[in-house]
Amino acid sequence: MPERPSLPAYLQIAADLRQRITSGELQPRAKLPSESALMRTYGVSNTVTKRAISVLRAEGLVEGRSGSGVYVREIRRLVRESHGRNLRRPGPTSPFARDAQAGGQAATWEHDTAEEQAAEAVAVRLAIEPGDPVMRTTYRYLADGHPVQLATSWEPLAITRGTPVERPEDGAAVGVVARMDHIGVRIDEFEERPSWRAGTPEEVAALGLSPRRPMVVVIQRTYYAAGRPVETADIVADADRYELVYRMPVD
Amino acid sequence: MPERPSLPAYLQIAADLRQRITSGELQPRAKLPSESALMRTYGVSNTVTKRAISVLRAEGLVEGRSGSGVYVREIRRLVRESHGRNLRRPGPTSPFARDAQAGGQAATWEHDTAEEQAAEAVAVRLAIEPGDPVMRTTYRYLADGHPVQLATSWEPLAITRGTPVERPEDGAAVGVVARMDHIGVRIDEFEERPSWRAGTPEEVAALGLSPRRPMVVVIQRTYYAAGRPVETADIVADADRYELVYRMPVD
DNA sequence: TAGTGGTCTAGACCACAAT
DNA sequence: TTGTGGTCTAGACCACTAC
Repeated sequence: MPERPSLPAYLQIAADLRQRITSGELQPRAKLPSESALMRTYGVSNTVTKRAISVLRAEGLVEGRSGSGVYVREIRRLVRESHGRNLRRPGPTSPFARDAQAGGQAATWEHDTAEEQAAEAVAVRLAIEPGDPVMRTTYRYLADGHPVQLATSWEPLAITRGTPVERPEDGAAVGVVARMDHIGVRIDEFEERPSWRAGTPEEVAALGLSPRRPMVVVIQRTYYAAGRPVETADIVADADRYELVYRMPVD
Repeated sequence: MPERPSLPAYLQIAADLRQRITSGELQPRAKLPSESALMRTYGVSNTVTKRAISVLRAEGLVEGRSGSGVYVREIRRLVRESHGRNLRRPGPTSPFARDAQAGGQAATWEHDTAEEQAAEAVAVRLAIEPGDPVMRTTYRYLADGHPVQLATSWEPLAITRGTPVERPEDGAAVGVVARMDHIGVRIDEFEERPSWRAGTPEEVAALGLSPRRPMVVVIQRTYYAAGRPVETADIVADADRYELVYRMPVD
């Protein structure tokens, strides 16, 4: 290892390998040099090469197979498309069902609904007061029987109390837009805030994430009717399996 | 450390600490237990506690301050809003200038334009053939003189060749939508694909990222006119500094 | 000066893959 | 059986912080 007081050796080695991967020199499924080869190349101890590899592993660029080697990972495949079309009428109206159908998979889900008082963060998103009554529904979405997405949604009971759509999954209409249409609340806009973080142990278990790299994408979605929030949800999915696509009109 | 053959000790410790952070028990700016405390608590060697901390550091949950301790990190602040409104007329028309203005910062940028032949990936996004001529422009955006965003855009010269807007930054109109309007190409839709990855050394240098955690958000944006792609761009920004917001109409 | 985190060495043991 | 990655020990040195 040449003297590089600026950056520690393990990060330097990680950067070298990262560059060779992103430049295409090391294609997906290609095998990285073995630890002992890296030790010789860079003149460092085994621990340093192991740590360099672990950096790339944490970034999701490579995966190690014990006894075989370290390999460049494949890219993700499922696509989650967000736009405002086709939400009102024909076919599957929930965004999840739409995506699953597009991917040729059978979409099913489990749910659990209960009334509760709005927490601070939820109240801000719904523009209500903390403690105001909301209907919370948690979802577990399955594609071909395999869990791929979790969601928690909150709706102000000030809007739905006493209506046929008070409990999201009991009424005739499916999907937030159609349900709100049913009680005369016309949703005209929605917002999504995607972000990335490490998954909780519960999410790891529920989504079958690798405990080695439990990264999830979290989407905070809010539906609006005439500027007033009528539903907000946290949608959680395996970050390695999902690509996000947003498609919007201009003007 | 109790016997847990299921998960290695360092990941178990990392999961414990992660849970205490996400649950709110350890608030932002709170100090984590010291390494020696963790060694006693879990009955492991120093190396294991160090590795557990390094996992949380890679996830961006904590930051170490040498000689002081490890602290829960603050959350991000800048917001990047995407929607199709206000792109056509008044005020700053580039999304970046709009965001900077919203944040009360002075927006400036540098650019460099050159003709080139479309690479495979760019050709797919622009629905042209590889090798077809495109105009490539690279941007470096500064907020209050500090670099915060990089971008590379490609436009098919089949559309702009010989027009006053052939070179993006030379004409009178600013912004893709206004420029295309100027030559009678009416952009009616755009698409964004956000994803996250480790930054390259060039990006680390250009954006002033921490070499310890060089995560960037990459947005592949494409503008369409009547279904035909007319511009595509890769926008790169510090993942820790940016929140993404998408706002879309329904129907 | 004592404590802290960040990096590194030089080993060890295990499970697993390829042969 | 040999090589590989994954985990872990028991130290060491340095730069830095807090006192």
